[in-house]
Amino acid sequence: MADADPPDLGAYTTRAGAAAIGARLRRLSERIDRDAGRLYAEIGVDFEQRWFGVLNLLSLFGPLSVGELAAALEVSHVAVSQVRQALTAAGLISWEADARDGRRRALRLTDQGQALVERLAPLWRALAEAAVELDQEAEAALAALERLERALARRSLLDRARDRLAPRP
Amino acid sequence: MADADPPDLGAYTTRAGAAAIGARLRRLSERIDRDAGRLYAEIGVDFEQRWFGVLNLLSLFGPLSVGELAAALEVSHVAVSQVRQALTAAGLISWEADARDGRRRALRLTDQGQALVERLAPLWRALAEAAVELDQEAEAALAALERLERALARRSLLDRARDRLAPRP
DNA sequence: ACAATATCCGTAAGCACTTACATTTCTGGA
DNA sequence: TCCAGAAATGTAAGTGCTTACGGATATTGT
Repeated sequence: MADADPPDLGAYTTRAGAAAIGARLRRLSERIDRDAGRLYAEIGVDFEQRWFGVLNLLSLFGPLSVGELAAALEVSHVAVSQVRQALTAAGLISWEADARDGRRRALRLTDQGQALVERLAPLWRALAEAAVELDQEAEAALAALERLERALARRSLLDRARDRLAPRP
Repeated sequence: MADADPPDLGAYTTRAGAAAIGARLRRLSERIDRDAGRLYAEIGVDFEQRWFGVLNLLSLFGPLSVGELAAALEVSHVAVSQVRQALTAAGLISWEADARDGRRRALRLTDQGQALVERLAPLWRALAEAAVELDQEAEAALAALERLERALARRSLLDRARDRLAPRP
């Protein structure tokens, strides 16, 4: 027997879209990360998607400090520090104090790390190509994202909303 | 004195865009949620952005079950359950067992909850308007997001990437 | 009528970040 | 020279989700 017909909630996310955009973005990002994770599991490699940024940068640019990595990835230094811990435990990177500045620690791929990068390269290529395909199918969604980021950088959502509550003199 | 010039990492996020898209989406969503949170704090209301979906739906559609809310918001029932706990503790909703189905619990706005919804309505309107402005400035970024969601629904990133590793016969 | 199964919801634990704060090291001016 | 402050990094705790799993209630087949 049909339930006392529930209200039409289907269109809610779309309708509330503006305010709920944050949640939608998070869901999307989680879905993407999870898919990448499954791909690693399927080919039997012990790797987590959140390691990607650090490992890829180290393989592209050589040894880098925590701060440099954080700046390039646009995350907090703490996030990098945590990834560093995991990567060190996995034996993929080494972690020596910088000779010229005792505060810094240079992260560097180990041989094992280098080997893993090479093993994962085709996967990363496949993911990148799939993302390009997806982007084309979605008619330049990435470019739209960049425009959104730039618009937010010009003026934050907070400032924009605040003005509408108490308009500027 | 300038450091031994660090490699040009500035463009990294853009260049690795495809693979790093998940991380970018998350950052965006966090920024937006944080801004909304600051707005609540500024006007001295004790409210968290993650409560928005549930509270708004209850105010629009009346009492709903955990499952209905989860489906409408497209999150897990656990997420709704956690919000329910917080909202109950804050005295904003009540939470009675459904008479016709002992498994279900109907969430319902209390008077206090109703009052808060009315107090927050202008804020939500301001946020929604700011988001529309942002969207226009970013030339329909939201529509692009929707296209991306639909493209992913048609075929997951996982499937697309997998095919590129071992092409279909 | 009643067991097998499905559904609804809860708790526990994990994840990938964050902010807040502490520690160590460097740097620049009195 | 030495000390106040800045910078790089670390640890702890919090956030808002998730998956994994368990318990209670409803439904379905025989």
